[in-house]
Amino acid sequence: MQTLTDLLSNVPSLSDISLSAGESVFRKGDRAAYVYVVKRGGVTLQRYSKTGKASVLYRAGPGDSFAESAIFSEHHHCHALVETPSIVIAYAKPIVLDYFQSNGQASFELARILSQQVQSLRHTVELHNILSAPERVYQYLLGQSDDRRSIILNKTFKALSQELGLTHETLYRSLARLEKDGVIRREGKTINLLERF
Amino acid sequence: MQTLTDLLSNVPSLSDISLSAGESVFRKGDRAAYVYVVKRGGVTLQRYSKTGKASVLYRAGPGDSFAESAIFSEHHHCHALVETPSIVIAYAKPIVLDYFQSNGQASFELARILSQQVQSLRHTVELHNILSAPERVYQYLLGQSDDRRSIILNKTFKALSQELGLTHETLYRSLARLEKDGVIRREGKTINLLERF
DNA sequence: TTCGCTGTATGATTTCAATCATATGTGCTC
DNA sequence: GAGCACATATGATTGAAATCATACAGCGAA
Repeated sequence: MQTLTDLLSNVPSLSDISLSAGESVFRKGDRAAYVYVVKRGGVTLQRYSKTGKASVLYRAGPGDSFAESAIFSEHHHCHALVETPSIVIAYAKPIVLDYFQSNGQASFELARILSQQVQSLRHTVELHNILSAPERVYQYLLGQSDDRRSIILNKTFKALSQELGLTHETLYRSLARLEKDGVIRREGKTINLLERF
Repeated sequence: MQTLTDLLSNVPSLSDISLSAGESVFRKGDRAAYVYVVKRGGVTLQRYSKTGKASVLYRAGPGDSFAESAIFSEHHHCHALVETPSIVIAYAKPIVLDYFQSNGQASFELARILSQQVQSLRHTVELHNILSAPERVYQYLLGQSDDRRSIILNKTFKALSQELGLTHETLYRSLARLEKDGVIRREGKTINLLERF
């Protein structure tokens, strides 16, 4: 699958920017000046509600791009926070803009990437509409599982709970519940889906 | 703002397909053969959970396109249901594909449209992460309001409740609550936001 | 006109996730 | 290896949204 990194491989960039955990790449409202790709580590896009609760919109890991919307938008609409010590690559907006406007095939691939993000976000909305926490967790696992009905989590349960829009306590309880009911089996960060009913 | 209709104005289409309420334009899993634009009426994209509850992913009104992802995907990932008697335009996938692949500027504009959808979906996720129903409704209204802090709803409250991921009962109660607390004032489908503290 | 459907609205009850508290495990640094 | 930060984990309590019930208004169709 084509990624933004592939697309931008010939575009000059600010390479290998090192960031430590807790730093912000940009803040909501900042002028959108760069498009980013994560080389190592992890960056989350999030917003904060009035009450100070974080809402995770996207979690970018190695190879993932983020803030593609900077291409079309004057300002950032959310915060980009560094989760773990990370290295990112930044592509200056005017150069990227010029590249896509003069390269139709690249624009088409950009549209493909954005279309996948739309799909993924719709899946997120769908998950969030499941009220029952165990059912929401189960549907998430089902969506992530490979053909062997197995998932190897590459993130902490706390991080997962944020993605699912649950408190970490509720996620732990849900996992315990699913295991007790014989729906899943856990071995550390590996989760197997068992037959259901 | 450029819309898909503008982009596809020179592309041959199946025009003015009449649909009545309750019909489906396509079902989840169907082969993705067309991209659509709503001319009149309304079409919702939704999925159903195990328990039969509908999750509304997108609501397309007059002028809105839907199933743009058909361009990049073999099958549809959700159901498209006709809400009210509607007229839609369908553009055959191979023609659309060919058009975008041979027209860089159009691809760039397609990417822009998809980027806006990503923004909009992120806003939806953010809203759904607000636990308090009155607060969620208020934030929605705030996002929809014009510079006069006024909103004219062009949909039923029941439809809105689905978009917000609330039951209609809770939406009615939330609106009543916000009005009682002097945060909003309603006159039919017009809602005014009053000063807040 | 009446019937039936849907949207709007509110009351009573239940359910379940959030919250608060507490404890253990794990990996890191000094 | 002591100390610390954080993830994992579970118990008790609470609050708010879902659910179930009921009522009425509006509107199109028979």
